[in-house]
Amino acid sequence: MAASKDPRPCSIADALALVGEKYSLLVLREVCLGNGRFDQLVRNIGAPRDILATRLRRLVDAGILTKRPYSERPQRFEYRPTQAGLELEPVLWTLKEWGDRHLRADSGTPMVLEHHCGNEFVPVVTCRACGEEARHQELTAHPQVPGWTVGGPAAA
Amino acid sequence: MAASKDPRPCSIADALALVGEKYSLLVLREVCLGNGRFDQLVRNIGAPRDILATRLRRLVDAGILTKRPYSERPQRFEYRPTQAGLELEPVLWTLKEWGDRHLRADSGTPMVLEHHCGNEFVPVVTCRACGEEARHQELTAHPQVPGWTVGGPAAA
DNA sequence: ACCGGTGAGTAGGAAATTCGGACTCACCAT
DNA sequence: ATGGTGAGTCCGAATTTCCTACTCACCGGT
Repeated sequence: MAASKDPRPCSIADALALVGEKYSLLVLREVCLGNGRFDQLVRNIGAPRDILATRLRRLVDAGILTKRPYSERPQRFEYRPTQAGLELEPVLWTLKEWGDRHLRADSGTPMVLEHHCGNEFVPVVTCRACGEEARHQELTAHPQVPGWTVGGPAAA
Repeated sequence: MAASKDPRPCSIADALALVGEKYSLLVLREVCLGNGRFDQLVRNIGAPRDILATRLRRLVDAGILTKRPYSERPQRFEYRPTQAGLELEPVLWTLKEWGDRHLRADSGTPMVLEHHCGNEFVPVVTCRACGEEARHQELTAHPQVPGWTVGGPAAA
């Protein structure tokens, strides 16, 4: 039985418990960009080296990154995303989109992604079933766990 | 001129500076579900009350939430997402999807979202221009800021 | 008038994390 | 022998978080 003071069971919370610590998603960003070496990560992210080391251990343990040598003698390593790591990338794209629109409206984006269709890549989140772009007011939440409810719609 | 030890300029980092602290995205989750009252947030998120209070101040200052009275005498407040807050929801959906698939493969999702098309909502991130589902290997990153490069593709 | 309960926080001190810089260790190049 | 690089580790100081308790305003019942 869950102690009644436990927080809502939620996959978002679970995911954030793994990748929600400071720097973790930035590590994933760099690694997805192909910058997987320790010193590159330190420079590009701006994280303290010891914190970065613990984050990397955690992400490797979680199966989001792998650490592989790109040189024996001298031993040198590189971190790369696993399949699970690559599947987290959509989160980065949608965060980037939001940041570009809400925090960089003036200054312009510091990074353009190009899709292989030839256009600038702007992510849109759609419904797998019908293909439509998803909107808050067209979604209804159904908790599956007894005791947890949701309030009414929360439009602004 | 940027001191050369600054981290990579990046909208993802900017966004995470606002909403990347512990609990912030869970606050947004609850608020989007319509549970916007302080004590609901405490219970559903499991955050310490003082930390929650500072997160709420920050999110309101950032224009992601608004605080509005739902009762004068006694004064009672409710937090709701602004338009900017609602536009962050896709990040939550994609995180949920990842968590459901990678962390809840056995136990099942604790929350089903239903799209107004009648089906269970499973988010898919697509390219606005061509409508295709986005894949890592079909994207190319083009930094816009001199001095910042990316490595080669980083497939697993 | 008194009592208990609710909502929305504040206060305070202990515990845990983060930060920045220096340091290590192995190896290679000159 | 000296210097440089990559990948970390170590340490003490600074910052955050956590937990529990407390406040304050109001309401409802007796």
